[in-house]
Amino acid sequence: MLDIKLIRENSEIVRDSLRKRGDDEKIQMLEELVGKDQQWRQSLDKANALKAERNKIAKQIAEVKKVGGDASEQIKRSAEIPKEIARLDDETIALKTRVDEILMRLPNILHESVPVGADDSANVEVKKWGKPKEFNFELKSHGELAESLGLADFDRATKVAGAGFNYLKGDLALLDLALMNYAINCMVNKGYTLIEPPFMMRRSAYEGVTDLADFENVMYKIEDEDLYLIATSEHPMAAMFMDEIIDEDKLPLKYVGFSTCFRREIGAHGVDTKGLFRMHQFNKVEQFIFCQPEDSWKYHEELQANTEAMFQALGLPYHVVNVCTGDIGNLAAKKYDIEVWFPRQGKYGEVTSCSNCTDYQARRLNIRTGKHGGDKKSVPHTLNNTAIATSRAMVAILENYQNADGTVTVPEVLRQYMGGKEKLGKV
RNA sequence: GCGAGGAUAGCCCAGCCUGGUAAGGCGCAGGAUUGCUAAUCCUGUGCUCUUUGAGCUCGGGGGUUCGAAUCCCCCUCCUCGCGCCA
Repeated sequence: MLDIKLIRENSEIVRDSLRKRGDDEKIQMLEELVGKDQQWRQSLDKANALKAERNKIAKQIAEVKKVGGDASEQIKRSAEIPKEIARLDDETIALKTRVDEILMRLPNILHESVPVGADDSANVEVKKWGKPKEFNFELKSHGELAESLGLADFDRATKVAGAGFNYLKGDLALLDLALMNYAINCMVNKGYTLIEPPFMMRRSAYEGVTDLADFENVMYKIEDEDLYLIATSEHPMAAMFMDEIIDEDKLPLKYVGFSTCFRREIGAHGVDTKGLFRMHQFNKVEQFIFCQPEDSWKYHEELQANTEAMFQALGLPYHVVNVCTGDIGNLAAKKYDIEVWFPRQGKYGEVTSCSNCTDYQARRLNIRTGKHGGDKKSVPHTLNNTAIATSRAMVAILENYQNADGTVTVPEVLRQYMGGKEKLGKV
């Protein structure tokens, strides 16, 4: 959520940012917001003047009655006011409701370095690491590899739960846990606090952490309960301090969360994405930071560096893209994606996403920072980045580490988490 | 699922029976006095607006009333106990 004061005083900043996104609908909403906000303040003023009069008379009545006098004259005058107040209040509330509604839907202001473009084809490569390995045999897709080694059973998962789920078996299930443990250890060693969060959240908390459109497209709702399955542990970590004031001496708060993630929307399945690439359910280790506003760009780079170090250690070639205006979403002011090399497809594909949400998410959640009991408060910045999402990391490992004989080598850094195993074994 | 008790400002807590417009403490900020990293005293303290002023704020919503933290109705959440349970 944007600061209403910023919109009142510098609406052109917001307008420019929306123009870069090419979002005409939101620009119209902004214009409506500016008008309604002004009307709201006028309406509020009128209502307040009337309430002031009512309060004054009520006070007189109290004083007259205290000394046993006759207040019937004042009571008669006062009795006429409430109806008019009610009418003005209705008007004021209606205006305010619309103002808030629009405020919740306007996206964050983009950082100046975000490239302008309509979709992901306009994302700009800012870094490249590692050389794709040359293979002298015909590559298998990760799905073929997993099934031929007996390490996944997509068909039975479909029978039991439908498309988008799977049974991981044997060494692949072990690899999933190894990736989780590896990512967690890396982050804990860097001083991040490990969090196992709730996997479900109330709607009121969820509205703070994400775009409302996600509820229809992405979220699973628990029937007859006010609960949604989380789409990422970013969400419960962000909501942790909802409606609180974080002691400024405690910032930055650096967290690493792990959870299973649940998403309804998984998109189309092609030959190469059959299997683990898009799932209704997957495991992910996620980094999250609350910090002082002036530090957030520094930590944005830190979060990105943390994740790159892990992919380097895993020996997976990747490049980093600066995500463009048309692909960045509502919350982030700037976003880097790591796209790892998928040899079978011969292209890079998204595996992580590093966002600086500036004060946008924290304001939605009503999180402030300052001294407890103090009167100077500001809105902290929030940032998040994937550490490792195991499903896509496993796709990358299966494809990049496959051998001519159909086996798959285990990346060295993961072996200590798999009992020293060097190859994924057949089940 | 049943029963009981709760929700008041950054935190703790009083007021509710008996309606008259949120007391006190902690913390925080400023000041006085003092001068061992201490103590004492004074003033201030949340939100909004078009800020010399006014309005709002006692979990949320509605009702009664000239006037509601207080009375009435509905709802939400929390805690404890019982039941169930990995």
